[in-house]
This record gives sequence, C-alpha cells and structure tokens, in this order.
Amino acid sequence: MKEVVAELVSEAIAKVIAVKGADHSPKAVLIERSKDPAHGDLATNAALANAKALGMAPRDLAQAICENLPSNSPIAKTEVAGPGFINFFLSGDSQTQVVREVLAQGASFGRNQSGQGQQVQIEFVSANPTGPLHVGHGRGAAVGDSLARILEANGWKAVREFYYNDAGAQITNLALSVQARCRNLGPDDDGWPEDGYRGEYIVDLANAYLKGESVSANDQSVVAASDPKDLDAIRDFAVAYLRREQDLDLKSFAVSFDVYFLESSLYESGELTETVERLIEQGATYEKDGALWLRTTDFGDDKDRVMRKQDGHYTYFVPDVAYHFNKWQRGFGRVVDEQGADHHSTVTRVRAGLQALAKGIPEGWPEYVLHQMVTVMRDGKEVKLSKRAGSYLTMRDLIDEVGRDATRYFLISRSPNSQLTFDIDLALSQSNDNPVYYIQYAHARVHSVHRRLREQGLPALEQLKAEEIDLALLIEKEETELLKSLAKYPDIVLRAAQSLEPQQVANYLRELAGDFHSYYNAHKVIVEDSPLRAARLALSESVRQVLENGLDLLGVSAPEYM
RNA sequence: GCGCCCGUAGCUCAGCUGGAUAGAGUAACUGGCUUCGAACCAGUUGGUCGGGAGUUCGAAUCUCUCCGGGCGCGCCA
Repeated sequence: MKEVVAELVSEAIAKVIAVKGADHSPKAVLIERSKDPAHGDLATNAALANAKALGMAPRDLAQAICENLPSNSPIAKTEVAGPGFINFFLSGDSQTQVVREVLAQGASFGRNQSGQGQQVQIEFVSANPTGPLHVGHGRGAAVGDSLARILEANGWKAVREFYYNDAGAQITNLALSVQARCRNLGPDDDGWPEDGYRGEYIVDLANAYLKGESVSANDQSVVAASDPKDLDAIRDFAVAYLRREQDLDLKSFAVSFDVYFLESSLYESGELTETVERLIEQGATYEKDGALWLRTTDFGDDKDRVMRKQDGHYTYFVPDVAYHFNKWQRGFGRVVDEQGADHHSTVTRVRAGLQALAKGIPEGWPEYVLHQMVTVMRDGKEVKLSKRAGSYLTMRDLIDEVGRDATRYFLISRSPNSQLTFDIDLALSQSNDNPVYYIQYAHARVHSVHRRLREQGLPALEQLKAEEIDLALLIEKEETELLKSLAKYPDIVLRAAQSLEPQQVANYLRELAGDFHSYYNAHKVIVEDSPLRAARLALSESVRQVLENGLDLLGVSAPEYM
C-alpha cells in the first residue's frame, strides 16, 4: 500500500512540475506510517523536500500535490498538516486487506524474494574446541541462527557454517593440560603447563581419556588411547570430546550447522601454503627481521602484519585468509561472519589478505556482524568471564535454568552493537516477566479462543467462506491499531535483513503482542453477533499467524498452551 | 595515543532511510476477573535524549568537538 501511494504522489509531483514548467527532478518520495492516528494512516514529507527547488511554500506545494492525486484510488482523504506534511487516510478496504493476505499466505506471509534464491553463507559461533560454550557464544548462536532464518525469509539460501580451530597452539596447550591432569597434576603444581587450561572439565576429560572412552562428533569417532605419553592421541581425543560437548549445547539451543569446517584441513589440503605463495607472487609481502610480512597498509590497516614468524609458524590470521579464500572459491557471493567484537581487528586483515590475493573479491567481502560483550550479573555483581565450568557462565547451564526460548529471546532482543547484561537473578527469579512469555502468551490466547469456539459448537474460522467474513466490521480503535501493526510485518522482515539486525523482529513482536493484549481485554472475540464474530476471529487468527511467523525467525517456539 | 561500539525515565532498554506532543518493560501508586486464560489490561508519577557547537523548514537520529564506559590495537589465538 505504501508503494501504491508513493507512486501516486510521484505522479502528482510530476504534474505540478509540468504545469509550472520548472526544471527540477523531484526527490524520491518517502511514505511513512503515521504514529498518531490523527495524522491519518500514511504521511509524506514530499512537499517539504521539494518546496525549495520549486520556489513554492511547502504548504502550497502540498496542496497542489493533493489536487493532482487521482480521485479513484485507495486514498479516501488527504490533509495538509504542520509545516507541509500530507496525511493520507486510506479507505477501509485497503486497511483490512492485510487480514486476507495473512490468512491466504499463512506461514509465508511476510516473506519476500529479495534474495532471489542466491546463496549466503553465515558463519557463526566458531568456538575453539578448548572448553565449554559460554554466554558469549550463546549470543553468537542466537544472533547467527536468527540472521540465517531472516535471510531465508528474504529469499536467500542460507548455509550455516561452523569453523573450528583444531590445529593451532591453543590445541597443543589443551592437550598438554589434559596430559598434566592424566598425571594427577593440578594448576598450582610443578610441571603444570604454562597458560594451561585450569577448568574442572579438563579433569573429566582426562578421566574419560584414561578410561578409554569413545566419543563421536561430526561423524568422526575417536577412541581414547589411554596412554598419558601419547600427546597426539590426547589431542585428537580432547578435540573430539569438547566438540561433542559443544554440539550437545548447540542442540539444546536448537541450533544446527550445515558445514563444519576444520582449520586443519587447510594444512592438509595445502591451501594454506598455496595462499601464502600466491600472496608472495602478487607482491603483497616482504621479508623483514627474519619474518614474512603482509602489506595490509595498502588496504587501510595502520601497520603491516607478520604472516610467518621467525620460528616458521604462521600467525593466526593467515589460516583465516586461506579459509575465506576457500569460501570465495566455493562460490559464495555473499558471506556474513557473526563474531564477538573482540575479533574486530581481524576484519581489516582478512579483507586485506583477500584483496591482495585475487581480483574480483568485493572490498566489503565478507560482511561482519560483531556482537558486543555479554556481561553476567549475579547478586548485583559482575561475574568475570572465564572458562571455568560449574557456573552459570556456560551456555548449557543457562538454558537448563532459564529455558531455551527465554535465553534465545534475551540474547537476541538487543542490538548486537550494544553490550548485553544478563542478570541471572532476574532471569531465574522472575522468568515470567521475560518478554518472551508475553509474546507467547498472546499466541496461546488465540489458540484458546479457537478451543473455546469448538467447545461452544460455533463454526471455526476454516469453516467460514470468504464472503461470510466482513472485515469492514472491524472499526474499534484497538482493531485499527492491530491492522496497522499486522501490515508492518513484511517491512520489518525486509529491514531486519537489510540491516542484519534480528532485534527488530523481537521488538516488533512485543509491540504486536501488546496490541493484541489490549484488544483482547477491551473486546470479546466470541460474541453473539456472528458476522462480527467472524471478522474478529479472522483478525485474531492473523495476529496468531504473524506471531508464529515472527517467533520462528527468532528460533523461539510458539506454544498453544502455556 | 589509534580504531570499533555504546551513553535516552531510578533500573534494563526501543526509537525504522532526520519529521509533527521522545516510547516500552521494571520499580512506586490507583483501578479492572461469576463474562473467550489476570503469565493480561487501563491509568498516575517519572526525561535539559552525556555536554557544547554546526547542517536543516525540522536533529535522540547526520557532522565536528569534549566528557564517560566497553572492546581491540603482539613475530598470542
């Protein structure tokens, strides 16, 4: 409807310009939804934006535009207001039409094809297999998975990928820590590896290894060799063990991946050395102080970066570049990396490496969504993040205590750009106050209306023919508000994808649920008057459908009972 | 010192490409269930949108600057 009005206004402006004979190409017409019902349904600032160039007073131009609008259109009435806004009052039909659209389209209402079926890869979580997933990973999981769902709703074909570092120094450190535990050493004993992992989970891991347990993760099965001297065996077992733990956490969060990519595969395939050689060939590197440097300053970095250290090992970002080049070669024209903001310094390096590596890779490829820190509060005090198990800092404990839906909603309802405070006491003691229940309750309420209808032997919505539903009967203030809110949903889906901001969906759903609760308290759906009942039933079911569609984009369930 | 993010009601936060009196939740107070589920609703109180300057018909939103907080700035990953 916005598009229709925008078109009409553009044509009207063109006519005004033609009449005046002015040499002016009008600015793009923006139509927005009015916040205040007194300002109609839609409004435009077109007159304000074009008045100066046409040498007209804004209000006069607004009047002229109104006079040039066709009489036969969805616009029932126009008003010039304030400094020169034009307010549009739509005909009743055009406002209630959204209900028919929702009912006809069902789960696909709000979805669009702007992605044109193209592939987009979303890499997220990508935790190193050196410990359990913590709350920060949880935020990445919630945001990344929701982004994938939102892009899918916009016609993209999303591929979810998890990259894990199973090859670097941190993994050696992990293996040494497990080995030390196998020998009954603690973090404060002599012989404990420097910077070893101190968490209690290392003890469990060591015991499992000594007992010869077998674990499987990502279709690989590893049987523990039980030999404390065999560091390679310990490494393999430890990685598989922790990968399995992480998978269980993610499963309980209802997050799954299409591809697990191993850093070690870049070494095995030779892609890592090929990448380095290619960068050397391209003249993007130089030797200095016994190290190999990449000229990242050519691509906006503030200093060049070491690629290969004096000891011959590559620095961490070299596999990152090789990995992303691999993504490019796999044909992903679009890649979104969801990471913690503490990784933001790698953005410039990875992009610089890719620019140096091959022509044709866009400068802004890959895209990044970096979420800010999650701080955890308990007893009014901040709990410092550490990988120590047995506290609420692990993702799984949080899910067990607060529930999957509440945890996902909480982690997704704020802009990734903002720091997030997860108050454990609040989440535990007052979990009913979590907005997710407010939304789910609205959904369950519509179901309860349907149930009630059945109990009373009244015809269900699906038994009614379209002509038996007269939406013109929806004239209450709360009904008008609901109709407007419903009509917004497709815009929200589009905008959430364009800005890669899932919280826009979360905020919208809270508003829609609030509008429905207000309506529900003010008016009965099941009334004696059967045409009115039919219309209200159709409206309520539309709300339920949109709540379900929106919750699905967040990975949150839409329960029928609570 | 440099880069990125943030600063809106007592607290936690929305605020879409700049728009017409700045919104929720929570806390405090007042009302509303023999009537489709009160995990709800209606209302009251509460704000120099961190400070200042600029651009604009119009700024919480854009620009500059200062202040405050977080993260990152390694031949660690």
